[in-house]
Amino acid sequence: MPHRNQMPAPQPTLRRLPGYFRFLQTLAEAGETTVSCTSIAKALHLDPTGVRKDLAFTGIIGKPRVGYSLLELRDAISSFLGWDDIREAVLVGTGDFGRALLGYELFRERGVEIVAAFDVAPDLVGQKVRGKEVLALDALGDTIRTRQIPIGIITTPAAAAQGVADTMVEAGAKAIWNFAPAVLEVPEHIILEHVELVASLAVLSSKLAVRASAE
Amino acid sequence: MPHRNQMPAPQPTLRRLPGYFRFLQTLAEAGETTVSCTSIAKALHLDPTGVRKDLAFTGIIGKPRVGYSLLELRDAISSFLGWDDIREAVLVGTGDFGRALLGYELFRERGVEIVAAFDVAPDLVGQKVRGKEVLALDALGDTIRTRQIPIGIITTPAAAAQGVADTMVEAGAKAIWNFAPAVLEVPEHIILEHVELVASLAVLSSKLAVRASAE
DNA sequence: GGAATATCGAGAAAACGGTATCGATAAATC
DNA sequence: GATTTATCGATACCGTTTTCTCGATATTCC
Ligand SMILES: NC(=O)c1ccc[n+]([C@@H]2O[C@H](COP(=O)([O-])OP(=O)(O)OC[C@H]3O[C@@H](n4cnc5c(N)ncnc54)[C@H](O)[C@@H]3O)[C@@H](O)[C@H]2O)c1
Ligand SMILES: NC(=O)c1ccc[n+]([C@@H]2O[C@H](COP(=O)([O-])OP(=O)(O)OC[C@H]3O[C@@H](n4cnc5c(N)ncnc54)[C@H](O)[C@@H]3O)[C@@H](O)[C@H]2O)c1
Repeated sequence: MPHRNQMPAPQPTLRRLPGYFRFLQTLAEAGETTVSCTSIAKALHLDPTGVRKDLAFTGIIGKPRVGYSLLELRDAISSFLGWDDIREAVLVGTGDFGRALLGYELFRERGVEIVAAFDVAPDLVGQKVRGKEVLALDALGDTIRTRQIPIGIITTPAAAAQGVADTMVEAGAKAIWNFAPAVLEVPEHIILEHVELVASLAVLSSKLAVRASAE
Repeated sequence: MPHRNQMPAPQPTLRRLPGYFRFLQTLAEAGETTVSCTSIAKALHLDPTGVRKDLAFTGIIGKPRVGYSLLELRDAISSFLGWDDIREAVLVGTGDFGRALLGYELFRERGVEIVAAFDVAPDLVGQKVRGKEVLALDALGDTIRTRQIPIGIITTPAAAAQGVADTMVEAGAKAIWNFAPAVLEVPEHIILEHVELVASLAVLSSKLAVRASAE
């Protein structure tokens, strides 16, 4: 194996890795110690050689006839994805959706901990939601700055998203995870990940529409 | 333009179309009547010729030097994605996440209406959540069957997801929108769309990890 | 009315990701 | 110890998606 890292994994690979991790986790809990590409591929409905390519990015090498060391592989994925050390995040927009994210424990296990929530609604500010304190929007910049928080999560209405993003960037956040249906303008060096649920729904509906018209 | 339709649009195109739609909507509200690929591309940070190719799938043709008719294009996207007639959906798992989806009005505007929610928790059953009645899980199959509901949304814990999916399929649902972190086994002909938030987070964290190690 | 220009549409080329093939090797079997 | 077999790793292939290039055309401006 030559000098790894440096070459970043393609995005489709990154998106599959959590699935591998979850599967390996269940195998580990079942007491297994090794695992083959073939078995992973079968369980996840993927191509074995594709799985092998993905796993190669983590730097782990397997043994013919045996497969990979289960724990070694799992931990390699975890560290490759940056799940080993926990990064702090703030969430802005403590509505229904933001609340769901606040209460989702899995994020912490995946290296991201939401440490504070923000909102403009006076009746929310000062409350605790899912164990996290809701602060006034005014305090957003200072909180990010003084605690050096790298991740900002946006779950405000779309109209407010750009302003929130600007504050986050200005305060030094390095990555933004945006759930609002808005195109955000951020500087080149900011990592921006936009989750567009409606896009996923569009794939589903259009398949359904094709199917319906075929009948 | 030859016989359109028949050839399904590639998935990346489908995922971009909602973004175009949203942008066109804002232009329409601003009183514009035509729009060019160039302007769309600039606003959404995409390649103009790529945008042109995407739009071609809707069957709309533009005029040189002018662009496309804004409303015509917007409506073509809407109908192409199957947003014109509303399809009914049921949601299973009325927890924090399910509740957020239940209250999200945008889905209805995008052709999907959640008509009922289901849960196993006795204190939830019988309640109204976000204006929708929560029914007992036992009633799931019958509801789908008698009302011919095409879409099932799964927001239960991962462990319960497969069982819920089985019930949905058995009752005649045509598409499943799954938010639980589980690999679902469904028959070939079922449309399955899996939203894995952790995969999106993985892209973000790994970029952050790369960035951190580069410093 | 003619020249200039922005924009579309179509087809070619390139890049990317996914799939298949093949040799190598470690374990298992005989 | 030789043979068989499962599995890895590398390479080559293929399809899809993106990017590039070109010609056509409607509008604008002179
Ligand atoms: N609910 C869903 O299922 C869902 C799904 C996908 C995307 N989204 C998107 O997520 C966002 C939130 O959705 P929701 O359903 O939770 O809406 P919501 O109305 O329940 O919550 C929005 C919250 O943001 C707060 N807010 C408004 N302006 C703000 C500002 N400038 N700064 C800080 N906070 C502000 C509001 O007080 C409110 O608490 C929306 O953009 C929505 O489109 C929601
Ligand atoms: N909360 C989030 O931000 C988030 C994000 C991504 C994915 N998810 C996934 O969405 C799912 C729900 O998350 P949540 O945070 O709402 O959890 P939750 O615990 O708040 O809600 C789960 C709900 O499902 C119900 N339930 C349990 N078993 C059921 C069954 N067999 N049939 C019907 N209902 C059943 C429970 O009573 C509960 O109301 C989980 O799989 C979670 O991993 C959640």
